[in-house]
Amino acid sequence: MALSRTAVVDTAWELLRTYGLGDLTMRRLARELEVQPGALYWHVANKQALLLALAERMLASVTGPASPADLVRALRRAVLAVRDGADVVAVAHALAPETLPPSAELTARLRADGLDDDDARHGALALVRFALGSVAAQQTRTAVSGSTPEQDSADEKDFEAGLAIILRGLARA
Amino acid sequence: MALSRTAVVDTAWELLRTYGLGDLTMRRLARELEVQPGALYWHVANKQALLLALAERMLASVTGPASPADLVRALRRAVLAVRDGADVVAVAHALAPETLPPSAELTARLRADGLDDDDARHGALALVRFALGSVAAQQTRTAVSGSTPEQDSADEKDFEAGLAIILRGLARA
DNA sequence: ACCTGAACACCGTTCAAGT
DNA sequence: ACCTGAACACCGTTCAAGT
Repeated sequence: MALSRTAVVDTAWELLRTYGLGDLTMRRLARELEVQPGALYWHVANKQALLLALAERMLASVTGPASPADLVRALRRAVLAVRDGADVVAVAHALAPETLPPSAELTARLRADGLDDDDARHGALALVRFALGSVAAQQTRTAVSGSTPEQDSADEKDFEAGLAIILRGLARA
Repeated sequence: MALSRTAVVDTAWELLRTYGLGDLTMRRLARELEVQPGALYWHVANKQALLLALAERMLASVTGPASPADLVRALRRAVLAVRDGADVVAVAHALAPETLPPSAELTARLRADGLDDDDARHGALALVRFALGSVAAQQTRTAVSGSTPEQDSADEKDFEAGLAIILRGLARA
């Protein structure tokens, strides 16, 4: 089968999920696809563009008619499910903070709850940054010292508590 | 002058401030110090340990008898002042989320404002994660598209708005 | 149009051997 | 105790040349 952008991104996705960002190298990816490293550059501009495509895939499902709290929880779960997911999304989120899911949808939901434009935008930003920060911390620690069920549920509790604080602050806007 | 841990960390600090994380390599550092790369490993265990030392130096001054809001602002300024500061601190913060400044001090200040232990801890965590997430986003964008005074002040406004939201949520705890 | 072969300019880390 | 020399096993990216 001939190489294609889809094949490149699909295989990169598998590598990321399975082995993490450290093992997602252009050379490793080429080996997996049984082509020379240079061949990849016909299909993706560079590694950064590839990571952006992966971030989009990761966040594509974080949408739907959910409450702000559930949208943020879905974001957390989606990013947490992919090894080093927070690192990958961080790049994409910094490049396009308002267009990347679920920022737009989250802003809309907060508006529907009665917030004005500015509060809704700032609220969405704060929620997304808090969520990504929480996942980043959890994934980095997991990468260093491994994961235990106790630690996982403690992380979830910390996340829920922070989420409640921010939502409470927004409710009084 | 003989090599020493202090000399290694000092020079790494200069490289980080001036050229950013991408140019802070062990080999580049060795070249700057006019030694062979292997010599560094007598003084620091590995690159991760070096980054941890840099994060500690970056955050050492974020302390003092300030309000929670001012502590978080000081955190933001300290990290923003160093190129790729957020990336460096993220590693350290994930490894030691409660011991790294200003988490402990922030928790204490929130307790003094009348919050119970759990709320204070969660509030400090949410504030630090939000602040680091904000700086990470700003620094990544700056690295990609450069910085303008307009964008910088927009970033500061977004940060202040988010800070206010979280503090408001904490005030109603 | 798409890929190979080969190169360029790098990495972090280890370790025997020297002083 | 501290450093050199040299290696090991890698990186991302480019590009002439082939098909």
